[in-house]
Amino acid sequence: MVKKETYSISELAKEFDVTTRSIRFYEDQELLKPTRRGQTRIFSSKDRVRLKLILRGKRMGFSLSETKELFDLWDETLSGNEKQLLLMLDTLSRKRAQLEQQKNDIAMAEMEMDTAEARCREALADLEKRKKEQKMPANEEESTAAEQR
Amino acid sequence: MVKKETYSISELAKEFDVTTRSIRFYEDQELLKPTRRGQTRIFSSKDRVRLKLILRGKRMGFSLSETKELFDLWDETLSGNEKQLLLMLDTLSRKRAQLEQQKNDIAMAEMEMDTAEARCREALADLEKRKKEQKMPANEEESTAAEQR
DNA sequence: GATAAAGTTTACGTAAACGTAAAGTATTTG
DNA sequence: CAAATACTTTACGTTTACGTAAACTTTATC
Repeated sequence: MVKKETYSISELAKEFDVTTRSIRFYEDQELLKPTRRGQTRIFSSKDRVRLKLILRGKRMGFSLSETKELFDLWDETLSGNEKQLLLMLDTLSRKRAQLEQQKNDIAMAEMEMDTAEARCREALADLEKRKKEQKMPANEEESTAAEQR
Repeated sequence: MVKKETYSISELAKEFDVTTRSIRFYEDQELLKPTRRGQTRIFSSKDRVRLKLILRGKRMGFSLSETKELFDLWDETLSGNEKQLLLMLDTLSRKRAQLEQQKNDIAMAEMEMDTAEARCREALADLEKRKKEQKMPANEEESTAAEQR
């Protein structure tokens, strides 16, 4: 028994936690091309893969038309036309540059989140210290210091 | 002379390659809070930093309201309220998880682009070989092999 | 054989993030 | 001082990516 060949719309919806509306919309935009049994959609494992790619693309900030463009380009490379192959290579290298930019952005964001977190923890530690001073005041003078800030 | 304190809307627009419309929209959504000289906006270097963060957020797939939420949270931590500090820390850790997901997504995408590129290059190499065989056919038999695929 | 469950089409609605005039004010420059 | 330049507000338009409801058909279940 192989991996399973076909899927219903609700199976895919459940597996990837999207609405059937979204899946139908992706078909409408020609990102998915299910066959039909009667009027019911039947999704292939290729469709399943593409749905996964669509959702990953979204998480990376790609629009549906960007993703569709990649799908179409890839399909055309399978026809083995030289021009298409070169176009695909060019597109790939542009996408790579985009991913590099994103990796930079993420790295910067992580650094800034590090310093932000550190400051938060410092501020919290300060608050704890004040609490203790409140509970066990060694010196009576300036017990209202916190309010003076 | 320090870094420069204030900026006009068009200065920022030019520097970050966005329209003035976008900048005004960000102010409308309360992500930027320029002061005014008369009715003209005057942006501080803090605004400049925030604009940079907004744009980076966009490249990372963040919505404006997500970014605004972070700005607001950060501002509130400066008031030193314990509850706000804890909320900020929690939010930061959720964002970190999100960035981890994105890094995974990017890594997967890069791998797939690697194999896609390899296949393209193979296909191109094949085409080159056929061209040479066409030009200098060592054996006459089966010269129409390419057409038979 | 009724009814629920899962599927369908059609179509209007909506939030986000601006684009694009239109019409006016303020400032700079020849 | 006239014309160009930069800025403003108001407001309707547009694209993307679906949400939501209505009305209907097909298949499974009791």
